[in-house]
Amino acid sequence: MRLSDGVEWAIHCCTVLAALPAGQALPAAKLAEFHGVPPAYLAKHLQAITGAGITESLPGPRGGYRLARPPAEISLLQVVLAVDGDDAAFRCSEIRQRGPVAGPPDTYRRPCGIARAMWRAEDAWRAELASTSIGDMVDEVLNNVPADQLDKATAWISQVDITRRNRK
Amino acid sequence: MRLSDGVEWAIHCCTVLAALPAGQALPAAKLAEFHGVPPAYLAKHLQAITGAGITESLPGPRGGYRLARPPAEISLLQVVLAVDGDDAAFRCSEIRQRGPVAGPPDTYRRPCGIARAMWRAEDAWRAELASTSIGDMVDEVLNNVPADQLDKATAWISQVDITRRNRK
DNA sequence: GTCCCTATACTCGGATAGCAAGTGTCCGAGTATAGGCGG
DNA sequence: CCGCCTATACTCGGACACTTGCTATCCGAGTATAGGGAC
Repeated sequence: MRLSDGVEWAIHCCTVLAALPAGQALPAAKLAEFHGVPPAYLAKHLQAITGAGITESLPGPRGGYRLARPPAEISLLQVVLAVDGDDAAFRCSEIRQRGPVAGPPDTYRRPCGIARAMWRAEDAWRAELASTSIGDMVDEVLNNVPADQLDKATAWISQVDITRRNRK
Repeated sequence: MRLSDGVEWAIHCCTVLAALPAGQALPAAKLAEFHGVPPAYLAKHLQAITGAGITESLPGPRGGYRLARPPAEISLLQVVLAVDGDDAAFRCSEIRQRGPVAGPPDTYRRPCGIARAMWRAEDAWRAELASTSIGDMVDEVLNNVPADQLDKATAWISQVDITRRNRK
């Protein structure tokens, strides 16, 4: 079982976007450079979270991505599902119906106990991710990252020409 | 994120093995036929859980696989990790250290909050799987599967020559 | 009749191809901007 | 001097190759068995 690398990138990007002044956008290329990841591939994932309504995109010069909602209202689960897909990790292929001792289809109305147990575990995973927001991630950064590091990052982002990047 | 199909097969096989008389073994080919899955591929996964000490194998005629421990002492988590590998689904690639604003390596002694949040969710997933055992799966089958279905399955397994299949 | 030996058949185990999904990249469509031109 | 228009450059968006890991398979090593033969 493996989670796409894009999940990590997307969450980091959302955290950075959440730390920007309200309404300000940042291009995908800058986000990629900031994190040291391939720009074209990161763009793919930014499109995914934009399609899910987590971020919104502004085309044209001075455009970019910005959060579509307050950071506290974006859960990690929403980002993960947007990037990685909302399919369950465990997929019941109903092998109980495939053997020589299989009964009539009507016998298998309810999912088998194994699938229910696996899905229950996934529900616990989702619940934990749903209870954590991008806002929590921002708070964690502000509390644990040294001040000089924060200043350094802020300065780098400011070097991007933002004169009018926070348009309607 | 996707879990290997072998996980489902392995748990079903363990459940069947748990329902056998104590000490009795069943060949991989019969387990595959019972579940309607490719024999050679199922064998691969049975090797995995055998290597993890969940099942044990008996070579030669009248051999096969059987549980190495009581069903109640085998958690679903152990089976899942044996088949799918014990790597975490979320892998932190430390992109916070890769940008132009990265600080000295000593700054990043502790894992970042994003990785911690993701791993916390995985811990919840593992805890749920660890609290469910193969014995629970057997109980669920005995309680929810119609009696005639159980008889049918038992009869099919008995058709396998078991005269001396439960050896030392 | 009992014991031993040998040939057999059955089992697991690891090494080997095939394929799908994730990974990585590129170029085209669309838009706000900035400068120049006319009034 | 002010307003409009056009060309520009920058942005996102979807379509196109490549690689890793899961899927699927096969053949060889090892063993308990079953039968036959000798004592």
